[in-house]
Amino acid sequence: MNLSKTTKYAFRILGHMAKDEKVLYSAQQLHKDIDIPERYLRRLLTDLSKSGFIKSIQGRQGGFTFARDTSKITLMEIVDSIDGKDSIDGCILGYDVCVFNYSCPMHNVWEETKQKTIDTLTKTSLKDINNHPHDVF
Amino acid sequence: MNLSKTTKYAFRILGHMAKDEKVLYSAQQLHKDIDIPERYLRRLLTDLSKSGFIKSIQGRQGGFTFARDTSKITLMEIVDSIDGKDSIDGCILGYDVCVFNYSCPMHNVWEETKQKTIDTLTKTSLKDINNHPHDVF
DNA sequence: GTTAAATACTACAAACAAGTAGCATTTATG
DNA sequence: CATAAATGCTACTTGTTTGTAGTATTTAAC
Ligand code: SF4
Ligand code: SF4
Repeated sequence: MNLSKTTKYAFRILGHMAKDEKVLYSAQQLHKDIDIPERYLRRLLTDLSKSGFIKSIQGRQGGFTFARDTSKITLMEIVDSIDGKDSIDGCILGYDVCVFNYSCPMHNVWEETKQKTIDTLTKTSLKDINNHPHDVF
Repeated sequence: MNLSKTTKYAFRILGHMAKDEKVLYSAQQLHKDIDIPERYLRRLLTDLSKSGFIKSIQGRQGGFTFARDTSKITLMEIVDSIDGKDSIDGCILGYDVCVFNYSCPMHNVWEETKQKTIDTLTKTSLKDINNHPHDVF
């Protein structure tokens, strides 16, 4: 159960970009809009590009824009691409491989909550977020 | 949204100890029962002792036993003592201080899931876990 | 073609979390 | 009292994540 700082950065970046889905954003512009260290932001943008969420256009007047429709990009995919699925779905006791056949007391207590989390992350797309009646990000 | 490896270790340790609430456990014994590096385990036990979950008895034949009834120790308290409340309750976008008055699109999407997590951790005590009809840990 | 403004690549540095080691202290046992 | 078996304290080491720097590459504009 772990969302790294980097994943949270990705949420900010993609969430912001999703406000205007078709715009081409430069790293510099994004840095002005969002509070993330510039060089790190740039590296993340390249990573997100490699992960297939956005695509980059090189050269002067270049930048980043979505590679797919924002309604098709779920929060779970973003988490998975950076932290990996196990960061959410892994053993709550921290075991790499379960030795209790996925049914120890702790597992049973936690299972429902974990599923709720996975469901929310899986069902929520970037478009869902920005359909919300707010005008921030 | 973050449970550190150390918190997961604490779940293992206290969950195991809660099986027999009144027993005095030595670090050596716990190390045999649970797969945690011995020296690190010992340090954790001291920390958990300082946090008031267990109490230590020094000297030969010493060890650790619960300082309070296991029904009074919630998972949330354990998480809080190691990672801090914000590891769970903090901003999903990673901001240290919210600039959106706790109501941006992402916040609203995430809120219910976060509350579910907090509720589960807060309502579940060590006793609850071990009342479960399983015999592992 | 040269310049300027953008991304790409790769290595390094700093901060943090996890794990290890040595030695001090406490106390039951004989 | 001496020994043994336990916890307590503090510093060090290792590994991972986060952040920075330098340089190369791409492409629009002039
Ligand atoms: S059953 Fe227990 S040990 Fe196995 S994956 Fe679930 S929580 Fe972890
Ligand atoms: S409103 Fe948005 S920025 Fe503020 S704490 Fe909630 S998620 Fe974070």
